Amino acid sequence: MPVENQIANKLLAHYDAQARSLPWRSPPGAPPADPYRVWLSEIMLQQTTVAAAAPYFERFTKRWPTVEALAAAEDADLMAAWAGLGYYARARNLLATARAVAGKGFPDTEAGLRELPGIGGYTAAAIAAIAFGHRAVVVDANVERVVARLFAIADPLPGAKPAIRAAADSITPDGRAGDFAQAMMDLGATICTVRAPACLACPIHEHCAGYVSGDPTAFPVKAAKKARPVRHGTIFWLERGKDVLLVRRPDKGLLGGMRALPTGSWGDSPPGLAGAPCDVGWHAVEPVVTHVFTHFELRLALVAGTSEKHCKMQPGWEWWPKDRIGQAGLPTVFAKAASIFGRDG
DNA sequence: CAGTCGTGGCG
DNA sequence: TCGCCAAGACT
Repeated sequence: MPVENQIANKLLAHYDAQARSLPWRSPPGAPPADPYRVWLSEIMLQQTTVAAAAPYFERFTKRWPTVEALAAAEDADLMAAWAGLGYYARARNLLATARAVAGKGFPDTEAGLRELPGIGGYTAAAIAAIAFGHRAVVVDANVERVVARLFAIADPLPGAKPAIRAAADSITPDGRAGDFAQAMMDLGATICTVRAPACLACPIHEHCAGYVSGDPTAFPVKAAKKARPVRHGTIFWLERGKDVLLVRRPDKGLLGGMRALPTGSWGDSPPGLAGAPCDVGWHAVEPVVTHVFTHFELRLALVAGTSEKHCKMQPGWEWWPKDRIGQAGLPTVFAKAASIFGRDG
């Protein structure tokens, strides 16, 4: 038997015995899971850990059991339900795709899936394999790591992606497409981990060039990362009786489309009261909030004030009950700030 | 292609 | 403590 088939068979046998039980997953060898649930889980899992996505998946599928139900959701409700999970463009694309396929089902080919908003190369392959049983080369960060080690691919990412994909293709079997994809990802998540791989527990370590090399963590090689700049801003907490002013952020850009506390623009130095929603007497609230995004660190001064009659409301602004701020669906950075304002009084 | 886009957990 | 990273997509 060719070594590629041996590798696939060992991975599948290991998966049969060790597969993680996950809310969106059908057991090894069982019929595929509902495409809606597979799709929803794959979107939630983009750059997101299983532990973080799982409670959101449970809430979403309970509230919206079908893609038709999701398609009928209000935009604001969907965005609020996504709050805290991050990468909010996923939520907007989720709704767009739900409305595109409602009533006619998901396409069952990679090419068809790839045309839907929020579904790229990885997700299209994953859905085709897991929900429809089609052979597809499913390459996520787990598979990249497993394959780079298995074949000791020394070229750095992202340039090595084509070679890694070709290597993944070479060990992808024709049958059990969904199980194989998930077996590879389980292996990467539980055994072939980033820092301390458990090679002796790995069903294919005897085929692994990275293991033979003595230092499997040397793979995959990655390009050096850029330094993360610091930006500064101000968050305004404007009260009016029992309410606080919330705004809706523009659809595009950071935290796009999300309900938020008002801020001015962010820059290289603290902007003070520039960009305040209203000209009232502001007072500082400690401490400064620091929040780390993917490509910059944000330091936000907090100021509070009380609305006066000449404060003019603008489109997208709303007064929200302070004691229900937890239900506003604020992204984490604003939830963090709101909790400080709340305990400050 | 390289930058943009969240968040939380882990060693 | 803090840098690294996760079932990537889009421009």
